[in-house]
Amino acid sequence: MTQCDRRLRERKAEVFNAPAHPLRMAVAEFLRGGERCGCEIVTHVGAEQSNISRPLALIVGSGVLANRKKGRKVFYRVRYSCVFSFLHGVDGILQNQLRETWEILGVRVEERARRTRTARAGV
Amino acid sequence: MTQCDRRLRERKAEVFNAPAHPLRMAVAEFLRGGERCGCEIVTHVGAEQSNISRPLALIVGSGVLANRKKGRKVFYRVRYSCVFSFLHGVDGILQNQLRETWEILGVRVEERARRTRTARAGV
DNA sequence: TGAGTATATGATAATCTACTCATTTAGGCG
DNA sequence: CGCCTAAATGAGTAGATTATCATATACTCA
Repeated sequence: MTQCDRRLRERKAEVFNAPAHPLRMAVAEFLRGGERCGCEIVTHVGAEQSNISRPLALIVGSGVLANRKKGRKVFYRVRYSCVFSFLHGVDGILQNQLRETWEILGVRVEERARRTRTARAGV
Repeated sequence: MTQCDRRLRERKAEVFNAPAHPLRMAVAEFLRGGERCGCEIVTHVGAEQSNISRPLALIVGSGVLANRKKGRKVFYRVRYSCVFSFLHGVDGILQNQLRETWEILGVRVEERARRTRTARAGV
């Protein structure tokens, strides 16, 4: 175990840590749609501005996010696209687990989806 | 944003969080080799027993690890294989970054690798 | 230049987890 | 049963990050 190996492991842990909080996960999901500025992120995830700015500064430091200043705005984007593949994989696993839970409970998935839609529509 | 969406996001953040610490990352890397018991993990990563047991209990709770008791021992394994693919991707990115840094510094990578090997051999 | 917006940062409290040390629980074996 | 090893857990401390509120900085545009 060299010093270099240790440092590499810390860096890897930082990459995993970047979206390892519901708020930061929401940001990661939002940035799947491409580059976004801070104020768009704040509006979209519905958090306080300083609760976006501070965490994002740390993540930029870890290299997972890049930022680019343009005028008053700072645009953020995900530099490691493999984050999205992992996110996609995890999404699949968790949604399958949810589906199984529903099936055990005897809820038909298609039926649930329909009821969710009607509920959203305020019917 | 339904309650269900929120819960799903928390679960996803938990998955990312599982290896998001140098110690837990070391465990994840070790478990790439397959199922291992607690005492093997403790010996391999060189941590105190309670600093393995407690975090691992949390990660089992998040579903990323499964454990199986056999006699006195508890065997752990990674349930989400996509963790390893992501880990592999991140490894590649970070090692490329290191390589580029070395090249900027004028260090030939093959040469460095050779010197590292001889240093490890105690020459 | 002055108003308004976007972002960063300071101060503080709250929360979470790692870390340490000690103890408990549980299984294997003589 | 008594000893040993594996694992979990309790208590206390320390460190890191979030949450909140307030303020400072920086840029745009009228």
